[in-house]
Amino acid sequence: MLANTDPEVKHADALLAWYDRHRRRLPWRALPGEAADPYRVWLSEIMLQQTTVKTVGPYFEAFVARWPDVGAMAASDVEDILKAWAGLGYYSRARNLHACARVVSETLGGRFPDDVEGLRKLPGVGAYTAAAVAAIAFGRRAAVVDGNVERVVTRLEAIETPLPQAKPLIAACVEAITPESRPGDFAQAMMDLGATICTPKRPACALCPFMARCSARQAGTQETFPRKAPKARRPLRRGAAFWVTRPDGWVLVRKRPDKGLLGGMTEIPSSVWSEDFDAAGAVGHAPLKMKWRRLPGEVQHGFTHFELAVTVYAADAPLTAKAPPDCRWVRLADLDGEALPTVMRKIAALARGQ
DNA sequence: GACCCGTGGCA
DNA sequence: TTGCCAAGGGT
Repeated sequence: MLANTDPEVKHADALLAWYDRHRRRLPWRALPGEAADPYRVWLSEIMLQQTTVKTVGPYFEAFVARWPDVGAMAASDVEDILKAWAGLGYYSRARNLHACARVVSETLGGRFPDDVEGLRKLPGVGAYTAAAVAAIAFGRRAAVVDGNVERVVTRLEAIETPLPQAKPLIAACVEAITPESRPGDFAQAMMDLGATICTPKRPACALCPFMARCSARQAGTQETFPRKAPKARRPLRRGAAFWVTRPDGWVLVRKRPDKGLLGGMTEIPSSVWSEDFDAAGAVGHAPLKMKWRRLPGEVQHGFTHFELAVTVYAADAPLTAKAPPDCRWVRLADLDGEALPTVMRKIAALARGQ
């Protein structure tokens, strides 16, 4: 048998040998030699978008316990998906997850497409996820590029072009080193390497299978990659939330519009949030005309592109009070089970004196 | 390409 | 404390 001396193949061989010794054991990952379940691979990849392995763990376990296959998920209501997703963030992922399950179950016979082109058409599945599922679940040779891989490759090749302009070049580099054999393991190996060795700060280069051929390492500049354009500072927005309770202990909540920030989630009825919020006229944003009392303190919360400070107002409604449009009454004890995003849980905690 | 979209952990 | 970062996608 001829030895393959192609340098790209040597990258893959070195990495796969490292992976066979050091692979992480993760709840969604098949054991060596075991076939991956496309449903679990897809579900985990959606959850892992911009979200840490540690955070995803319990959510993944809860989801597969409740919805063991794509048919079960497709048969559920999107509201139940949102409730189970609450706290995980990026809520459009949850709505797309449900939409995708319906497409796969109802128009694709319950089977996920087995190639990148087909996967890419599904809601919530972009270039990364399509490639990851194709490679990991179906053994397709696909260039899987996430944030870990971007870091590994920009260091390996000392790519000076900043992100996101460097993305096409990085994809081409990954394409060149992805092997025909074990492409799914190769992709997971690249991500494990980025997560455990080729870390953003203080990478453990001495343990890296690429050390000898890493351009940035040879120059001693590995920590400076990837190059990135500086980020804009997040502005501070202000707003008000309105905590209305009845004598029997029920509280008023509202469903947010399906699109936009916290789309489709439940909220404690709130004002708009803006940089020039008029605190003096805050109660003008309330869902009901009430005698409001401003509660001491303030809820602080960080979103992707702004900081938020919310003032909370409370009022007592009569037992007979009607819920305004989009609003409904829920038992205080049932609030935890609602599709309440974290910022709304903070508001509820302040209102309840916790 | 630029902007929108959550949250928690870490230095 | 503040900023950075995490298995990105949609528009």
